[in-house]
Amino acid sequence: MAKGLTRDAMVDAALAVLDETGIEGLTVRAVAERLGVKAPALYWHVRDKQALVDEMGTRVWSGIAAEAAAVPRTGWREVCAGYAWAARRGLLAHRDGARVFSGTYLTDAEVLRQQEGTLAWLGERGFTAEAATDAFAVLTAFVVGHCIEEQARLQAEHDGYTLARRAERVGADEHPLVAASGRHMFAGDGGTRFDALLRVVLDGIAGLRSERR
Amino acid sequence: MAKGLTRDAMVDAALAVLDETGIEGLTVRAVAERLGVKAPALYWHVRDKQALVDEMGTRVWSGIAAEAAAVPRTGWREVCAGYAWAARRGLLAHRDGARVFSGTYLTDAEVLRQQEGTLAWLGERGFTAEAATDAFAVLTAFVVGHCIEEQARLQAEHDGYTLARRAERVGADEHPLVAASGRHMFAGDGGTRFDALLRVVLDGIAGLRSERR
DNA sequence: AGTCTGCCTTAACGCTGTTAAACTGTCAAT
DNA sequence: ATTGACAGTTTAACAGCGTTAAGGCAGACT
Repeated sequence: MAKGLTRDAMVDAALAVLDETGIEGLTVRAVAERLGVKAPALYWHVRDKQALVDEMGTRVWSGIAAEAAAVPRTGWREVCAGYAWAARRGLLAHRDGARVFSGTYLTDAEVLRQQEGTLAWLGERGFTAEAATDAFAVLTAFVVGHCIEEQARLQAEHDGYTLARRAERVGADEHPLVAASGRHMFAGDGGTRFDALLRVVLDGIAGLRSERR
Repeated sequence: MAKGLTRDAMVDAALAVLDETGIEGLTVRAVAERLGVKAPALYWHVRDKQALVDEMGTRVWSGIAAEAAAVPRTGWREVCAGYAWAARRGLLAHRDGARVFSGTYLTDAEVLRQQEGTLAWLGERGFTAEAATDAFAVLTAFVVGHCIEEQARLQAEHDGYTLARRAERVGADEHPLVAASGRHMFAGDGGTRFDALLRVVLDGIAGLRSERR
């Protein structure tokens, strides 16, 4: 019936379904319906559902890499921060994005190749290839972990788990520091909190650079 | 028939099933069978599967918190490192643990209360409650993100995605830095790599402390 | 004209989480 | 001792899931 089905169109549809219904609603049948097609049709173009999810992850990380590569190279700190922000944007751009796209198998080696230029550039600012690798590994782990918690918190708040209920369950009077900690965690919007924590990570990466001389 | 079914026993069984079969094999029926019971029996003790998973997550994070609280308080760096290592151990202790237990809703406020002592102790070493909160938030995000990737890599290697195949897909000749980066990422065992990256994060946290005077 | 190949549909399988209803055992009150 | 209530489990069933097998239909090539 509706022909011309391509992998790219499937990824588009799958991301749209993910955004509308979340990870639990991301079913092969839902993606197929959005494409005007029956579920088994997808299996002509893709080995199984996981392969489609991998493709989605590759799309997201590819976008992140492109955005990171376009960051103006004013200094190592800005480059690293640009990557971190791009990663956060990419992961938060889709519902349950951090959960779904963390640790996915990248199906396109181009995403990796794109790093070559950045690694070379960092090499001229005192980062060995190993140091730069460590820097990006720390940044990636931090952003992934942070975004997972950020999206989990959004979901939890949507389900009625608020700061107030957390405080009352802890018992703010007998545990003032935990209470203060909770208040601090939930203060401001996600962006400012991410900014504060990212600053800590970047400070650590600074040492990674100077160690090398 | 087999009575005396408790929430705790269910969590034990569920963790055992998780370890044996991975997240995809963690079904209500499998947990029930391991308890010598039929699937719907579980629904007498637990609202739904997600509640059981939350309970599992609480068990894991509770163990992490206990281990962290037992770390000898020789210095802020050792305390923070102790927490990070405990978190890594706890998450890696179960198959797909990082994925399953990241961003879980903690059903036991005791886990949070346990932080009070640590926060107070850090307060005496130059960390405000806010700074200490940021420190642990960064550590948690980093460890979670790192463990997710670590377990994903284990799974991928089990499925035949090795370093050699990565290198050949990238094209080591035209992209020497990416190739070196890949070699570095896969060098040594997981522990030494975690140690190196954790050091970076701790360096960053050091700045969090001195800023306060 | 006929066959072949690419792409899709229909039908079906076994499995999933979950609910309703029926059953069994235990303990308290009559 | 009998009845009743209740906790805890079973059986039966439902809708929905990923996936496969078989068949159909269109257009290209011989």
